[in-house]
Amino acid sequence: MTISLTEENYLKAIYTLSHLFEESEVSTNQISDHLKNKAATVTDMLKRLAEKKLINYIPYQGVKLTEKGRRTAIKVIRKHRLWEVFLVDKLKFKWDEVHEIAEQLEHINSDELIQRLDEFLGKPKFDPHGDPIPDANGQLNSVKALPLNQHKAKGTFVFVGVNEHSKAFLQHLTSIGLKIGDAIKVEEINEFDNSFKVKINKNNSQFFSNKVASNILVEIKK
Amino acid sequence: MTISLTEENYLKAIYTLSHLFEESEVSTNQISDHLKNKAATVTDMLKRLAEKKLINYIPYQGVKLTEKGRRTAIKVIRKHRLWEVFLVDKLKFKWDEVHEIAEQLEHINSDELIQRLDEFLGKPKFDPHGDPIPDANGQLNSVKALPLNQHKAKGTFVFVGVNEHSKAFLQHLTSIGLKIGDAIKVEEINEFDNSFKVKINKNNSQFFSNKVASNILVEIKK
DNA sequence: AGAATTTTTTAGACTACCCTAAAAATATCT
DNA sequence: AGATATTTTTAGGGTAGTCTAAAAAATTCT
Repeated sequence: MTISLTEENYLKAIYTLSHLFEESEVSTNQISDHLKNKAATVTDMLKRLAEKKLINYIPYQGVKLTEKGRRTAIKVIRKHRLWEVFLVDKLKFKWDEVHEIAEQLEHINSDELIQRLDEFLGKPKFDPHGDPIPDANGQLNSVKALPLNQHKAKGTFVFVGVNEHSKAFLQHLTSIGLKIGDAIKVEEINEFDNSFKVKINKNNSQFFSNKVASNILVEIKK
Repeated sequence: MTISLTEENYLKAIYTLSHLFEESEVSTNQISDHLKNKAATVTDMLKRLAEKKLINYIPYQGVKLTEKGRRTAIKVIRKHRLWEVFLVDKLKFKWDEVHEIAEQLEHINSDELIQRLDEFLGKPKFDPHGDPIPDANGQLNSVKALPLNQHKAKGTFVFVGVNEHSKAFLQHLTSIGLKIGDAIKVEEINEFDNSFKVKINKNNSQFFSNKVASNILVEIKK
């Protein structure tokens, strides 16, 4: 049984949405918004995916990936993230330029290729945005870090990833001089708007809005 | 105007066939055989390609690429051959393992990607089978070498490429120990069956059938 | 040249994936 | 609980790309 490019995109969307909202059931409208297809189109596809045992679908009740569907989705995500590493590390693309190309490359079908690419890249654990790369067995061994605004305390952190992948946001981070691996020292948290006064790598202090802080993933600096 | 993956494959087929037979007009049946589609399907597609000004099509008279069609075909071929270099040089695939994967990768759409890949690979002029790689302007600066059987004289040659890309043929060459760059010394040409008695890199003598000799591209060793 | 064969096109049909409009089911509000 | 609003599905239709069968055009054979 072959899984088409379009089907792969639906499975990936369902996987992403179910993790985004920490709910196992994903609704037709959520998928429709995410993929920018009409709800009727999504219903059509859900029936086909259910037919192929890639999802469990109960009309009007939303969908859930089966184990087979989950494995397929994870594999696509693994490929996407490995290709992103290739584009940034080897071809020297900027981290805000790689998404669209990786969206195409993620559908290339060859297990041998992915295995060799993984080795060529040095079996990376994270992609250029700090997202963990599933291993060949579909296991996510590394856990995603917490956003800065959930650490409700001063202290020094390391910037390890982002929650938001839009070009606009990534370019904003670049323009304020923030790169993966930088130290972020939280000097103050403003009560009224939850903005953060921070220092990046001992430079001058600046402010992060709560929106920015919620999309920056950090670990506590050791 | 976007050109679909399927359309790209038709354009590539037309380009390849017109060069294969040194004829500018390619017939419906030739395309149908090459792509393993039915002739009726091909006719359908030819109408669509003509509509898009990618080919000149006169019913019952065969087709010819327009300049636009030629540029598109060459670009796909450039991508295919660059990806083959990547697979062999960087990911250490064998030359008989890369065709199917490159058939997928050739449709990835990003000029920036191809330019950077070209640089990353050191702007190669030939792919792993000795086929010349068109430059970014669609020019083929290197000319394809001649097959061994067209040099009707003894002497020493360098093996620079193949005419036939099937796994079976490539594996045959590997099994007899022939690699790109090897020296081939022609000791005898048998009149009755046009087979060749040769030495590869000063090893023991062996025979090439005319079929093998016609698919091995060589240059005269200086 | 006329008949037979081959090649190509037309006609009609199918699947995958998308759409709009309307109907049905579910959720929300008073 | 009943009305209203929202979500989801059904019904019907469109395009790209494939097919088979039959018709038309071109080529080959005698």
